[in-house]
Amino acid sequence: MLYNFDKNIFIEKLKNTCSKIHIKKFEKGETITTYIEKRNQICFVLNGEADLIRYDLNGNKTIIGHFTKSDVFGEFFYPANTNNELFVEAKKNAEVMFLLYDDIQEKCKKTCSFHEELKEGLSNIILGKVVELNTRIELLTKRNTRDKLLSYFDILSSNRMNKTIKIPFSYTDLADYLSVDRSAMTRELSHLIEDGFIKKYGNQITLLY
Amino acid sequence: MLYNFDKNIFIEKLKNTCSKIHIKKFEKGETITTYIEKRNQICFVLNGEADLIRYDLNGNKTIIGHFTKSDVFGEFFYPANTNNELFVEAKKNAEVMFLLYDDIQEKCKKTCSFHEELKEGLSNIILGKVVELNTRIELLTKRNTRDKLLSYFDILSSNRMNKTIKIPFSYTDLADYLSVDRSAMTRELSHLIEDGFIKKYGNQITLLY
DNA sequence: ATTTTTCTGTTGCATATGCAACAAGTTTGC
DNA sequence: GCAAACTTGTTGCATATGCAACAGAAAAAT
Repeated sequence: MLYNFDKNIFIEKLKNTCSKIHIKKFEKGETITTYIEKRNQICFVLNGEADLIRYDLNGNKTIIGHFTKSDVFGEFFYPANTNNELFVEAKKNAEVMFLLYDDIQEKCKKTCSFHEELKEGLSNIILGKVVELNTRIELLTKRNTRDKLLSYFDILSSNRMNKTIKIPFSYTDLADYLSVDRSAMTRELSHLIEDGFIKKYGNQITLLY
Repeated sequence: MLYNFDKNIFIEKLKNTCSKIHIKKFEKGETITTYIEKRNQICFVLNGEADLIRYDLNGNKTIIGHFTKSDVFGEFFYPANTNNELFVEAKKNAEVMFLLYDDIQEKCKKTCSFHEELKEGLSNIILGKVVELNTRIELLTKRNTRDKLLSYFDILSSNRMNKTIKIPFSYTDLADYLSVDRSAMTRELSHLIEDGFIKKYGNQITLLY
């Protein structure tokens, strides 16, 4: 059941129960995986941080995804025919668990006693992914930076049930997440403060409305 | 298995096999469902078209999703705490199949003989959703309208393996999908033609590069 | 066939945003 | 403890984009 599903517990169980997984450590800056022909691969961040990065033809870098402990990524979740180079890079020293989807769906049956549970857990993980992506889309479809910021703050605020929130990544990364220019975003933050919408102390924001 | 999974066949089977589903017809303009507290609901477009629409606080309308035959939507895929009004509206006369996730995962066991198959099919549907959403995000994260358009054309073009493509919805809707102003998008299309990147006949685009 | 609605292309204008550059502050590694 | 690397805030400038308005084309409804 989705409602009382705990991703952390699942990942821990997967790590301890399934013989098909493998785990690897990465240093900051190392490439964890590229999104080319590993169509089947699912990756779990055990600890550390990683970014899904795109370099387009002009050489512009965009952080398409930002993953921390217990986040899931992998080419498995990605359309086959993207024209850009996509890869995941460790932001800090990171430990990642790798898994092939097919191994859970099929072969693992013989080796893991918790096979059914793992299968269902994986479904829940994927569902969580859908929700996460829809959240991002909701933000990205806002037509201007102000609305993106306010919506983002709103989401954090209602998650934490608190008008004061901590931005979970750097402002540089937040700009990438919202897909706006960093300096333009900083400018808009200043305007939001001037206009009395928010207060800001470092990476802490208080909503004043 | 994901690779040879046929969504249409699955939906047909679900429709014919599962006693828990229900089907309803909608006239153009009717509200199919709202995203408020039907956390469990999954909807399949059997035929017709539907839009997932957001009205924000200023009354601005955005089409967040556009669904045609065999597409899947529903609050099940959506984060609980969005601050906007979200609802799905029939664009043309449409027929929609409704289903509760729990019914497939649990209770249906007793009634449907194809229960396992349905469960797996549902997983594949959800996976397809993830890929679809990631595609959209890839487009939305482009920093300007030109890149959004070109990337969108690229994706269609490599899907169809053809430099000439048909835009599957109206330009008005395309603008919404890419989250840009319609007139600004039309302008940019003109520039792309001037600059020799594309040719355009009605809703048909030919890539010249 | 006629009316009504929707879609499309265009343009003028204001401004939001990307881009580049720089300085100060902070973090990280040696 | 120092240097290097990264983050943040700011500003000037050019321009891409949103917005509003309008007219003709196309589609839908009567």
